[in-house]
Amino acid sequence: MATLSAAGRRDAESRDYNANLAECPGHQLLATLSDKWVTLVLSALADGPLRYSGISRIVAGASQKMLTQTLRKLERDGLVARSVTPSVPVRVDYELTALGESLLPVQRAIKTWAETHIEDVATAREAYDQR
Amino acid sequence: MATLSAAGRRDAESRDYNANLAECPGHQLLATLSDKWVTLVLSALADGPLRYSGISRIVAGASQKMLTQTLRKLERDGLVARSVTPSVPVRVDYELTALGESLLPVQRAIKTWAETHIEDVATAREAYDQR
DNA sequence: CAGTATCCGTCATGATACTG
DNA sequence: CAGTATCATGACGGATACTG
Repeated sequence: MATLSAAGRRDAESRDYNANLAECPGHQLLATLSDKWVTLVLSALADGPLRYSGISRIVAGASQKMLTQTLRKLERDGLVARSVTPSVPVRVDYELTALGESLLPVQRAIKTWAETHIEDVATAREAYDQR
Repeated sequence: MATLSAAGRRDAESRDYNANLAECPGHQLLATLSDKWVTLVLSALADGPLRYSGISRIVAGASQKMLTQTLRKLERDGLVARSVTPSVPVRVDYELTALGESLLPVQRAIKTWAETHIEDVATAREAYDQR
C-alpha cells in the first residue's frame, strides 16, 4: 500500500509530535516546574536545608505520597540532594543542589511576570465571561 | 467541639493550601505555560497572525477539540485575539495580543535554562537510575 | 521518623461523528 | 472553513493502612 488513510496520517503526525515534545528540553522543564508540589518544595528549600518532616510542615497540604514522589523526582533530576543520617530514628536532610538553585531565578522571572500582568489577565477574563 | 481530629486538621490545611494555590498568580501562569498545546500555539503565533487552519497545520498533532479549547483559553486570558470575518466560508484569524507577546521573553528564559542545563539533568538521571 | 504499598474516584485527553 | 457534541480510557492525585 502506497498511500495512507487520513486517519493513518494523523496518527503518524501525532506520534511524531508527541515524541518530539517528550524530548524537548523546554517542555520537560515546564512539566517539572508546573508541578504543584515541585514549586512548593523548591521554594521551601530555597531558604536552606530541611528535614522530611520540616518540608511536610511547610508544604502542609501535601500527602506523604505526593511529598515523597516529588522529592524523588527532584533528587533524580539533580535539583535536590538527599542525605541520610543512620541514627535511630533515621534523619533525612534535603537541600537544593547548585543546579536546583540555578532554577530559582527562572522561578522568580515567572513569578514577576505573573504578578505584573495578573490584573490584565483577570480583566480579560471578566470581559470574556460576561459576554 | 474544640478540637479537631488529625484527619480534620489535614483536611482543613489541604483546603487552605489548594485555595491559596488556585489564587496564586505564579501557579496560574505555570499551569497555563506548561500546557502542551498552549506552548505550541503560542510559538506558532509568535511569527505573526494565523488562521485556524494555519495553526492546525503547524501544530499538527493537536485534535480539533484540543486546539479549539486551547485557543479559547488563550483568548479568555487576553493572550490571543480572535477575529471573525463573516464571509462564506467564514474566516477566523488569531494573533498574539500585546499581553501575549510580553510572555514570549518568559518562554525564552525557560527555554534557555532548559537548553543550558538539560545535560546536567540527563547526567543526574543516569547516575540516579543505575544505582 | 521517614517512608512504602494499595485502592479508588475524577478529570483531562483524544477519537469520532456531526454542523452552520 | 471552523468549529460543537459525545463518549471511552487512562493517567494522576488523594486517602488509608502498614513498616524498618
